[in-house]
This record gives sequence, structure tokens and C-alpha cells, in this order.
Amino acid sequence: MRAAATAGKSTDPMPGASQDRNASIKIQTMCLNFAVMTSRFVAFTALLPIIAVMTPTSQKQTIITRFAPSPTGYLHVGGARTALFNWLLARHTGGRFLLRIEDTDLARSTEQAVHQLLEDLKWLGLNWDNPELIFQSKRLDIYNRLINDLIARGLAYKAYETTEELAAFRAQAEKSKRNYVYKRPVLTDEQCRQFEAEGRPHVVRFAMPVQDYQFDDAVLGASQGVAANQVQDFVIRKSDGMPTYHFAVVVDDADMGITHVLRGQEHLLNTVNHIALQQALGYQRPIYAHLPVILAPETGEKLSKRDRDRKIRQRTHEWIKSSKKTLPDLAAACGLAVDRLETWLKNDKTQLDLSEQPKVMKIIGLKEFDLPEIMVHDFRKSGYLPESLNNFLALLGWNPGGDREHMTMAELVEVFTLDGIGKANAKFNREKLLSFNTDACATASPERLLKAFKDFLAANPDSPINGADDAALAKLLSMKAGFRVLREVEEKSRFLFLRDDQITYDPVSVEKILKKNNGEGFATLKNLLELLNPITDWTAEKLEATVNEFVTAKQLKLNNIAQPLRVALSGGTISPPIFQSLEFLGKPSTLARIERCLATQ
RNA sequence: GGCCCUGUCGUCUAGAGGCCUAGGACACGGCCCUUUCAAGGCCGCGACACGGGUUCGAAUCCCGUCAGGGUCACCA
Repeated sequence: MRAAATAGKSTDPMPGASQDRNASIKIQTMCLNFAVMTSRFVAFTALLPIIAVMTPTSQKQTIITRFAPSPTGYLHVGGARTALFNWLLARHTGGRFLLRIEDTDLARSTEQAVHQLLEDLKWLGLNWDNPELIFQSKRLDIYNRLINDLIARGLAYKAYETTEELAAFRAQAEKSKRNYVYKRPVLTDEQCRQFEAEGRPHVVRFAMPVQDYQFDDAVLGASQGVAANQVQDFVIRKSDGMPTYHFAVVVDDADMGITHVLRGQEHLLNTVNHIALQQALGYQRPIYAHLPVILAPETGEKLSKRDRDRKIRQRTHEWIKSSKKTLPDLAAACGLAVDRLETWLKNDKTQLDLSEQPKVMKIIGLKEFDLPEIMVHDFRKSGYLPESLNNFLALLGWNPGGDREHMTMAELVEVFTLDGIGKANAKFNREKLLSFNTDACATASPERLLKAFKDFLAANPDSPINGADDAALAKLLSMKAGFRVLREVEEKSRFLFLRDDQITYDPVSVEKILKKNNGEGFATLKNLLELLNPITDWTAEKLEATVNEFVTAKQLKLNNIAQPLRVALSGGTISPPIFQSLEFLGKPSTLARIERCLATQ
């Protein structure tokens, strides 16, 4: 598919000569890319009528919902929650849940993002019912036919203002404290012909009938709407030939027979555009349900991917202050340009891209796990169970009534209804999610946990635990019972999988546990070496019995032994229960590590 | 700023005029358990945004104020 993309570009004799032409080539290559990549999703256009026909027209109407993400990156929790609600409604009613890719933004849509989206959805267990994915970029013929028809009927028209002109109008309106409302310019027939002949770039706008618009919302109640003086002609086809979201969403929802549209409340006002379009195109209006917005706890504003960048920026400012370093120092250390960093630091509307972030984080000592998880993928990497994420997300803006909180997916499906959805925005509360996950891990079956742990390791390929067999993984899981996320199991037992010479000692632990009181800890380790050396039955039980005997005889506390041992074996003070760790490590490694540690004093 | 939506513990919420001395969960504080980190057990702290109505009676209905959020793109 790379070849196709390259070929498409290289055959253009005059790159940049024609915007339209480039756009259409880009569209073609993009479609090709998607087609090849998703070979098992085949062509779909022909199937749309089938999907519609499959809706039983008799008796009760089958509920059909959809999730329609735009492929611009990983799925984030807001999107996941929207998907979940749509999925739950379909499953609860025995309806259908369809997936559509809204890739009309050529500049931002990528095939990689499509792949990530599907992965995340699968991970969450939100399976969709259309075997062939629907890509808007492959339905241009359909949109264009309808748009041309609207133009012919005088319900839409070409508009020739440039982006700059529009921006100037808006700025003007803002200056005089007015709200900018687009006014259709009066063009003579001659002007139109001339623009047409020039091939002047244009958009197509829908001539929004000037009237009050009202609709009922399943969440917010009846009579939502917008007054006549607020409506304006909006763009339905961009100058690159792609339909806008507003147009494509209306057409596709109708074609797919969508009966219920559950989406974020940020779309509330868009709805009047959509119902006006539905009227013009003769479509039925689906039932709308606008979900409360998920807010970031840090800012109180809509949760967004930007929140991660925000955290990095904030910590960078702190780092510069506390380390008394300058911006050029930082730039040199992380290999980025000074002015790049400067604009980023000063302007919180800008963001570091995914390749720049780690460079800065490394220098200022921020770990990936220090960033707030926003993307579904982040939660997967942190070691959350999809079922607890789903459970938590379901409760953000919905509840079954009463005190019920912990629910399996099956239970969620069973009790989910539209009228359990609330109206007020909800802050995303990570502590509560953590608690849900802790609980889910504690009650999950060993098989379930093992599967989740393997999935976690697959998402964290750098972990030394990768490659361990199932028995070893199961053992780790049981040793660390009580963990909150799988990452904790990894962090606290990864030392068991390092080579003996890879152990690095945490200076604070060494000071506190080994060196303090004239090297008391080191002395203990020496004694332990003698104590453990003769043991042949290297089991946790035997080790514990032996050490306990020693402790009693010497009138010590177990803690006096366990902590120095932890430092010697792991380099720090945190580990699974110590005797189980010893057993897991085995005798040779245990003794080698103690000796190696003793050699450092 | 215009328009729109929304206001119950710090957070998510239960609550459909008397079942409310406002319930649950997370967080927080204290105690217990404990070989580390966790987990667990018990106890505690803690809210109807404010002001007016309506009503015998209001967290619940109405109005206003205030506050928060959303949205004002050739992004979705």
C-alpha cells in the first residue's frame, strides 16, 4: 500500500498545482490504503442497503445504534464511554451496534489510528455487528450526488469566501461584541458563471431555513433547540471535496438505519443542523440522547488528550525552577530546539508531539505512568482490566438507581436503560476507578487474571517479565494478591526476572536499611548467608521456619531480616512476601545477590 | 461576549412533595491487622449553591440570582 501511495503522488506532474486535484488523489490513495489494510472488511457501500433492509420493519422497531469515531489517534475515555452506552443500549434491547469510521478530515485521519481504534474497542469487548467497516471516505459518490441534488433544488449553494475572509468577519464581529452569523452573499448570475469558469475554490453551504428549531432529547428532555436568529448556513462540503461531519453523519445514520444517537453533549447544538438536513433529504429523525460531558479533575474542563501535555508542561516549569537550569540547558539535554520548547512552554494551546514528549520527560524525570491516563490504551498499559474500566465508565453519567455499583458486563447489559442517564457533567475520578480495578482483580478468577496479565505484558513489551511461562506468571499474581493494577505486580516483581548483575541499589534504601547503625543491615546479611547456605529444601515454608528460628534465638524481629534481604535481592524495599520471593529466585541467585550486595559496602 | 446545558458530601451519585435525623461508593482522618508495598476489617468527618415563591409540608414544583460546563471551524 505504500507503493500505491507513492505512485499516486509521483505521477502528479505538478505537485501543488491544483488543490482539488491533489485532494482527490489524496482521497484515492487514502481509500486504497484503507481498502488494502482492511482487506477483510471488503467494500461496504453495496452492503448499506442490506443493513437497512435487515431492520425489521414490522412489529417493534429494532434499536440500531452506532459508534462513529474519527481516526485521529487512540480512543480516549470519552469516546469509549460513548461507544459503551451505544453498545449497552443495543445489547440491552437485542438491537444492533454498528461501527463507522468518520475519516473525512484528510489531514488528520490515519490508517494507523483506525487500527488502534479497533484494537481498543476489541479490548473493551465492545463488539460491533457490521462485518464490513464503513468508511466515510469511501462514500464520496453518495454524498456528492445528494449535495448536487440539494444545490439543484436550491437548498444548498456554493460559497466562495476564503478562510481569511471569514476569519476577518469573525474578528470584526467579536470586536463589536456580536456573535458572528454567516450571511449568504448576493452573487449575480454573471459572477457565478465567472467563478465557475475560473474553477475558484469553494465550499458548499446548506441554506438553513430560518426558523426556530426544536427537538426532544431522551436525556435532557423535550423542546431542546435553537432560535431562528441563531441558525446559519453551514458548510456541508469542504473545498477539498470532502463532506463535513454534519453532512456525512446525517446521510450515514439514515443509510444505516440508526434509530438512536447517543453522543456527547457538546453535540447538542449541532443537532438542529442535522434535523434541518434530515428534513431536506427526507430522512427520519433518530432519537437523540445527549450524554453529560466527562470533565478532567485537574482542570474541570472537558477531558482531553491535551491534559497529558499540560502535565508535562507544568512539571517542566517546576523542573526549571527547582533545578535552576535554563531553557537552553533543557533543550540541549533533550535534543530539541530552544524556540520549539519556548513556544510550547509559553503557549498552553500548543502541544509536544508523541515523539517529543518522551525526550522532555526523560530529562525532567517524568515517567509515562505519572501522566494522567486519558486514552483507553493508557489504561491497558497501566494494567487495568477492561471490565473495571467499563464498569467505571458506565457510572459516569448513568446509574441503575439505588446503591448498585459493581457490575459485570452482562449485568450492565441487563440493567442499562436510557432513563438512567443523568444530565449533569461528571468529573473523571481516577481513585474510584483504581478502587474498582482493585476489587475486580481481587474477585477475578485466576484464569481471568492470567489472561489479563499476559495482555498487559503484550502492551508492555519492554518488561523483563515477558517470556515467563504461565506457571510463573500465575505465581507472581498469587504472591501479589491485593494489587490494584497489573503494573504493580510488574513493578514489584520484575527484579525476579533480572540477571543478578542487573540489580541496582536504591541509595536511600541502602542508607536506611543496610548502613544505618554501623552497618547493622550488612551484618545481618552476613549472618543470613551462613544461615541459608546449608538449606537444601529451598521452599518458602522451610526458609520461613529457618529464619524464624534464627529470629527467635537472636531476639530480633522478622522485619530486621526481611528488609536487608529485600535490598540485597531487589535493590529496594518493596517486594512480594520475602520467603516466596526467595523460593521463586532460587538458592543460587539468592546467595549470589546477597554476596554481590555485601561486596558493595 | 452571544446562545445552550447543568447545579445533593472534596468526587461519582441515590432521591419522582411527607418514607430524609438526606442513603451508598471513592477519597480523607483515626484505630486494628501486618516481614515491605499493597490489600483487608471497624469507626469517623462530610452535601441539598443562594434568595424568593407554591404547599399543611420542598432536596424534590415555579421564578430570579450566582456558579460551573458546552458551543460559536472548510475538526469531528
